[in-house]
Amino acid sequence: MKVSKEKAAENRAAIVKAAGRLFRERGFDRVGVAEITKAAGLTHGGFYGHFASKDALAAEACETAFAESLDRLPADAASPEGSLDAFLTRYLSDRHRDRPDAGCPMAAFAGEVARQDPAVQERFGAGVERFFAAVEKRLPERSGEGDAGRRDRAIAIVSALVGGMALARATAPTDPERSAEILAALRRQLGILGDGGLGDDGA
Amino acid sequence: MKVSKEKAAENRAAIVKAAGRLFRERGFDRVGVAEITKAAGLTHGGFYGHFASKDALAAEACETAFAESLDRLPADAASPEGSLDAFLTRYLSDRHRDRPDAGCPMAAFAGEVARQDPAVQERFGAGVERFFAAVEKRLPERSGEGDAGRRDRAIAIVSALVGGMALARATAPTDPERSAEILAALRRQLGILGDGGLGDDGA
DNA sequence: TGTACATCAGTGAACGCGCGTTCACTGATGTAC
DNA sequence: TGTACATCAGTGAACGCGCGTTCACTGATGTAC
Repeated sequence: MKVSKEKAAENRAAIVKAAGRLFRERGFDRVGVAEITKAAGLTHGGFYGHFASKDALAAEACETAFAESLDRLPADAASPEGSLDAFLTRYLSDRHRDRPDAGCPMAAFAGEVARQDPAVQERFGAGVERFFAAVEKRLPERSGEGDAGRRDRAIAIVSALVGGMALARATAPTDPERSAEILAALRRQLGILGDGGLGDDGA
Repeated sequence: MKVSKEKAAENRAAIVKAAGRLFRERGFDRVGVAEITKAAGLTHGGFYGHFASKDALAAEACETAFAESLDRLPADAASPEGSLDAFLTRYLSDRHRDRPDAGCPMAAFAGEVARQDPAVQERFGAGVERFFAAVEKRLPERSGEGDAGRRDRAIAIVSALVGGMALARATAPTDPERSAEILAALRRQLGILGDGGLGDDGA
């Protein structure tokens, strides 16, 4: 049965949203088109009226997941909610570890992007760049440090977040204590780091 | 046709070795039993004489990959080849990025372990612990820092290595400059870090 | 505004394919005499 | 030491299943008059 243009656009958006959640939770390869369309309240047959392929949906879902993640950061870096500390605390929380479907696309996708369609890789790369920039912008000034040094620090912080979250999730089912220890250690180390640490002289 | 016990043991080991390479290169889900046994010079039919399931092989391949990776570090942390700097340089190299099949199992598997069989998760967790310990042992002393602080630093360094390598690999096909930048930034930041940085006062 | 009909979003069965796993069979190994 | 035979590692066809994708069909939408 046909459906109004407006409703069709809503259905399409619902598929992208469901895909973003399911792909982050279980990975691109372990979620099928039928399951995604079902989660969006549809059947799988109409899928190819909206998307050229599963890969095309994956690319769009990746982009949307990044936008969703980054739009949660208040743009005002000076406000308490927009600060680096607030961001690090939220990123390294138990809730973020336990809800990958609503979480950072880098932590969810980094390991499998290299084997995905080039369209997915492009959206992923653009999202990574936006994360680097968002962290760099929130990094406190450091005496004698140029822009290059700040960018290096931002890259190191994002890398530690992504790797730490992946390790915390990987160890959570079997060894919850180690998983919690990883997040706690990063909160302590990156707290210092955000406040001017990571090789800083503390001045 | 039957084969000597010795040859059968060699065949089994060849399957584990091929699996370790292929799983790291393409992920557990994108490599089949038939492809693994073929890479080991066998057919897939005899596979279940050696392993209870593909998952059981995955667990063993994970363990072997960790052993292989860790045995490459010379035990003597004081020797130049066994130092943290040598390890970081090798870890963050182009060669390591471009040869995941011979590289760190954490960087290769971290993203998918949470969705794998518990047996895989256990071997992975044990390997992560050994990596933490290996880095902690090689960390230079820092005045006023207790064992807990050293362990935190080790966890942060390993997290940055794993996340940075995953991001470098994810961006390499589409955006080789950004991929190279990530590795270079981490070499600079963690070099400092290894020599007493990451919040150190440089004393 | 009301009617007739072309459009097209969504349905559900079907396709070809690759996967993990099973199984009857083969023939070299290695043991019993 | 030599022979007969039971064992069992490895082979390759076959299985059931889930996947991405296609397609003939349906019936509400929205346009032309």
